[in-house]
Amino acid sequence: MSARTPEAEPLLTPAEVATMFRVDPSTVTRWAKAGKLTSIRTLGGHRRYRETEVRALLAGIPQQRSE
Amino acid sequence: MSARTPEAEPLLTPAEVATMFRVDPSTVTRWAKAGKLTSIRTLGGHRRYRETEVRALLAGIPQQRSE
DNA sequence: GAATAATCGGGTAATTTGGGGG
DNA sequence: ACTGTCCAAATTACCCGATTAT
Repeated sequence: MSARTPEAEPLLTPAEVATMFRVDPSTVTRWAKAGKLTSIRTLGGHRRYRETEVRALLAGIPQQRSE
Repeated sequence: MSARTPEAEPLLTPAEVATMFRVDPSTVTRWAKAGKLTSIRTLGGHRRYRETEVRALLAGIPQQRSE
């Protein structure tokens, strides 16, 4: 193992977010397209979501969206 | 006096890059083969990746193509 | 040199994407 | 307005045995 571990923020797959919200994965995609959810893209175009943001939304904490 | 520090740019292992993107290590290998990610090879043939490039890609900053 | 973990390849399932329509 | 479903194409995940890293 390398001595240094780069800090990486935990990300979730579309399926994981869908399971947590009890919705279809395509619905999560719509949320991302609508800007309701921050999405990070893999180099192949697949979306990943911030775990902290998802948990906050699940907890009912209103998020602040710039623009 | 302290010894000199060789100029070494920080490199990441396939597993580290995979964790940061929340993908399988084999996917990172695929990106390297596709030329989407610069890869440096160890003498044994294992790949290492530039931390600065990985971070930039994660941040969504489009990189220039060397070609 | 030995032991364990990680990364190589390849091949095959499973997931995701985007658009369209109910 | 919001969601679930259908489709094909693209991308990713998991499997293996062999090689490399520590």
